Amino acid sequence: MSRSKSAETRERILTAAIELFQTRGFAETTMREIAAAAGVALGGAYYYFASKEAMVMAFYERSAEVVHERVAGVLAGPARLEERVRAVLDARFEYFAPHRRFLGALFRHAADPRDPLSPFSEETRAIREESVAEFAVALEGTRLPRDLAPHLPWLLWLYQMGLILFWIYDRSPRQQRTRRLVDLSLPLFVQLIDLARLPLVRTLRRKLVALLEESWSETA
Amino acid sequence: MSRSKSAETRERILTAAIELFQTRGFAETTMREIAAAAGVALGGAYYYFASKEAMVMAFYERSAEVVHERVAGVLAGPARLEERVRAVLDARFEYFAPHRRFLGALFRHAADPRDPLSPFSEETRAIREESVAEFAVALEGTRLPRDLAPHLPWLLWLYQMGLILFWIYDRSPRQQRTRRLVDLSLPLFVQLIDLARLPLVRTLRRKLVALLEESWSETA
DNA sequence: GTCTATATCGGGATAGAC
DNA sequence: GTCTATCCCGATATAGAC
Repeated sequence: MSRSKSAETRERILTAAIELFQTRGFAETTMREIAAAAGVALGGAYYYFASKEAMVMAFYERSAEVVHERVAGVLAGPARLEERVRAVLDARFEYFAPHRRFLGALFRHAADPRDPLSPFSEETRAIREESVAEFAVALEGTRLPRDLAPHLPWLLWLYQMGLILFWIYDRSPRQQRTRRLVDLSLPLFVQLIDLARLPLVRTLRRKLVALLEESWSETA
Repeated sequence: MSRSKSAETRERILTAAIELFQTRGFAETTMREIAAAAGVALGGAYYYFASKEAMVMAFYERSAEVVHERVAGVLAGPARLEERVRAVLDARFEYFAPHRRFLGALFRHAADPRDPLSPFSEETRAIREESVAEFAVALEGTRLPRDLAPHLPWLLWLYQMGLILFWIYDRSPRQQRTRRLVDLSLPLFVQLIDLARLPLVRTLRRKLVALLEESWSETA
């Protein structure tokens, strides 16, 4: 329980940084401010974090850990697919909620293929794959078309990314619009998965699978 | 035809900037380099462009104009929906092609709701609406479900944004993967529009329309 | 190993002289 | 409209206290 003094300092700096990013914005917060708020010299901040952006990465990594633990707990008991996926989404959004503005800073890098902070980058691969794996667990116990099945965890992850992007934009009180979007889109998504099993749409499904497999090899 | 000296200077600076962004990258190019390449002092560059990013915006605006003219020409004659949409996409990608690396800089801001450079922002509204209108024209002459029809231009625009994002990431030779993605996804998209008219999927379609209408009011 | 203090540099942005 | 001088900040480096 008693962490080393070093870990405590690092923690103090990271907490101060996230706090400042949240209240003043990422670009507006200076390293000097962060250091001052954490009670260390400028060099101290750089001793623990190679750059301002490294702090974003550190937050991203930690959140992945915390959320993953919660998700694992929730998915232990059986439930319908919709509820299982919702549990994953809820856990993530609940943890993200106080840091919504700050997360905008993270998504600023989403589009740069070479940026380590991009959710699609090599550096964030471990986090991404863990998240995809969560959806694979959520899908357990559901009857799925054989050809589509291997792609669904990744599709759900992409769906989650879309929701997070929408949520970052969502300026409605307490992001109610995002909540509503999940309420409407998730049942639709689940219904589509169910519909995809019908022989009627077999050709269409085949095409979708072909598309997914072509556009694959880890996007980046 | 004869532009003012001021407009020429501005043009010279913008051309130099795009050239440098393309060859050396956005972050790596300094304002001092741009100014030097354009033959003006640092302050001169800032006289015409409020920031380095404003240059990206200027490029974005100009490309919208040029592409829009081309699109208007192509859509004058009738053709099947798939070909009409493809014409719009081709025109855009053709103009973007030499600036692929540089456009990454634009998409870096896609996720920040308050960033003027975001494709969803108030500042880019005019460009966005013009682009949505192009797809509305492309849809003319196609039988569509009444309830879904008003949303399709915007959905196609969103589809286009997704493709552009994929294309920016696409490191395959000459972005062949994106080409392949369009080849596979566009017929699928058109087929889904066609399928949406069946009475069988009426309830599902209604739900989708409800979702679109809820998540509306211009996202931002 | 964990920091403080300080100096230095490069680059975005601005003010004001001309 | 254009240039020069200047400011601020992120980042790096270094010397040294403990």
